[in-house]
Amino acid sequence: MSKFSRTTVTAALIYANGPIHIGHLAGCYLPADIYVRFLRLQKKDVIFVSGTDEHGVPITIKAQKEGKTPQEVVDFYYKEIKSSFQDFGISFDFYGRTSDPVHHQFSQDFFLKLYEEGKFVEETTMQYFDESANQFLADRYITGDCPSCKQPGAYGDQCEKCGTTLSPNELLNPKSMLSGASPVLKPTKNWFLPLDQWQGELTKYIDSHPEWKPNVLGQVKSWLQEGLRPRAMTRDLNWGVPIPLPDTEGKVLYVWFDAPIGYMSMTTQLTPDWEKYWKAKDSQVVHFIGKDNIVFHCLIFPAMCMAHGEFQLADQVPANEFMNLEGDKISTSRNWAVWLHEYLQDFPGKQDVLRYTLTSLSPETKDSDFTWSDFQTKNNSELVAILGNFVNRAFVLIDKNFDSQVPVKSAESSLESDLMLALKDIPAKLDAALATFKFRDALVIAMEIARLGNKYLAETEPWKVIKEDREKAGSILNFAVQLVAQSAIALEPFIPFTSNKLREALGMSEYSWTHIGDFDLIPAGQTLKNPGLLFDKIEDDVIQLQIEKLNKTKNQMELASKSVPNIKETIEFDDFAKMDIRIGEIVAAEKMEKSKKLLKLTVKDGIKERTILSGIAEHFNPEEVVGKQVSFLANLAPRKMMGIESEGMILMAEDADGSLSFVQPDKKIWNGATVN
RNA sequence: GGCGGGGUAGCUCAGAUGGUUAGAGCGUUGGAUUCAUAACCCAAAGGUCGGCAGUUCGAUUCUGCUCCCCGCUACCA
Repeated sequence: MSKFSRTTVTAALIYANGPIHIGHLAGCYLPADIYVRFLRLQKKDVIFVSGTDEHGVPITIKAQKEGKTPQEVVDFYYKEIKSSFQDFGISFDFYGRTSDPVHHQFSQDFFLKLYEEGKFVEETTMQYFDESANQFLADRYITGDCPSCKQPGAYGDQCEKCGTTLSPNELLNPKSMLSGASPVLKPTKNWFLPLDQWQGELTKYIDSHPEWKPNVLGQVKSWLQEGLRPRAMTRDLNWGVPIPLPDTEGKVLYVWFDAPIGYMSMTTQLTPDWEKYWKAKDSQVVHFIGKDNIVFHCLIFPAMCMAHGEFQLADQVPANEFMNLEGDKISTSRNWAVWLHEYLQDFPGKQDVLRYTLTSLSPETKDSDFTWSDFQTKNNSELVAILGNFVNRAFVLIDKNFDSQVPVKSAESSLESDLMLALKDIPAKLDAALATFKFRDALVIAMEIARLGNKYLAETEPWKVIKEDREKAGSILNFAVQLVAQSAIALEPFIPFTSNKLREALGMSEYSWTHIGDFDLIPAGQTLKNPGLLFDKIEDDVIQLQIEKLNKTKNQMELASKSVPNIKETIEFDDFAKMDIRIGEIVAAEKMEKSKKLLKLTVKDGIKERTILSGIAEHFNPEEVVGKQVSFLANLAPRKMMGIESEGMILMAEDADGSLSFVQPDKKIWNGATVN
């Protein structure tokens, strides 16, 4: 048996800056909920906590854009997210938030303990500071021209136009997003957790869990192999958990420091007994997360807990991969998603259909794809045809022939013993699948009961038997009712709303996981209340509507991306005259070793041959560019990339579809010609 | 380029510490049936398990190389 006597289940804290979609649900909340319901049905001691992560820079930026305070923003989304989860039956024992004072206090205490025990390294680094706003600027608070594509509007960590990852001091013309002023570099002190010092213990910890999923171990080992580096646990920002030290005005805990601590602080709000769930050696901690959170939950948070010394490390971290939507990555900013609140408007009362579909398409081992057509098929050929149909057959037959009373069971024939034999393995198989987080498999196994039910009815034909032997027909239907009841239990973790309906219809008050396989669950004579059809067929036009809805957003996004960018700030002639653009001929080209994007070009400029590195390897082969006359910027300061110096920049025009085109003279002219 | 994940039936995916006919669901085809939401039940067809080599008595499963997809990462002057 398990060496644990209780289980603490967490689901990733979701960032409170937008509504939630099917990807969130499929990623960790649904699997976590299934697991927790499974444990509860076994009467195990389990708690399930999660909440919203409400700190960090993106929320402050969103607040600023909408003219609200960060608190107003997170208050709104906390409510919306919490109610979406509730609507879909995600059965948290406590759903908290990191802006809660309890959480602030708790994470400050955590930080202080590490601080007092000397677990941090203090380091002073240079950061951009906005003098007029009197505060340091986080990466996302700095905007400027992208050093790569030259377009304005790049952020300190990334240019969203060309996708380049940046660091703030690379930006040209950096501007503070707070005041528009040019920021200055100033020293600032932050506290680092020296992950490198924990590398040995972390490695031991990871090695002690060979049973973790390959995607989790793979990513973690990759980090360990590269060697861990100290990571700042504090930030210069006003929105967050203030550092509990003197003279730290304007500094807060790093969101990734305080967020996972939220699991604990939320537990303190759930039960005064919270320490048991986090500190007792016989408590099992299970984190359900998406693959983007693996490193934090498997390395950084464990390192924090090791440094702290009192808390149990995670025993299981079942991380899912990502779910795509109709072949494309789900994206909040591109509005490419099925939002839970919109789904409920379009499919009222059909929470279970989505839960069922998402579970059976769950990205357990690799990225998966949600399509509306799959959704329709799952509903029509499985929920309606297998489960709904079986339940309906049983109820209708009893309503018609036995006045809605469960008939008496009589002697068993070989058909019944076959049936019971077929069911015998199901509980163990179901347990094994659920305990190892194979929810897709588990769902198939749970559905097997209804499949057996349909088969049993087809074989026994009670609608024929009733004409000659009423008692025998009654017995058959008694068996059928027991199967319905067992289905209700086995499917509870997956489709709790339906399970609930069934239990009410059957008048089941007491039930537990061990009743799967029990054929005396519903006593003879019990009056049934036909629940009506459990599921409706979903017709093509309904699905078509959803697909059209998605196509519409897709078209809109394409239109938006095709729109011609705004004209940049006006410049003087002198500014233009500074640029020395010339025509040259590419006489040689080769792919750069170890680079996906760079081509090394040799360009004849009329004076000499110069080397220019250009990021066009994904668009052109070396052979096809040789011999072309192109325009290039001749007086750009040389820059070393991948060990080779680039002397200039090739001018490229970008088409609406992202493809590139050289800017060429329309007749052959002499190399070195200037462009004015 | 580095690191990681994946490439198995028309589709979505399981699986094998190497061993007789490689599995499931959906889809397709044929049959049976009418209690049931044209649902259910039975049966069949369908796979050189990404490619090439190697280890082995034997590989789809192990090793090496290679191609393709996804993610992280460096690189687009």
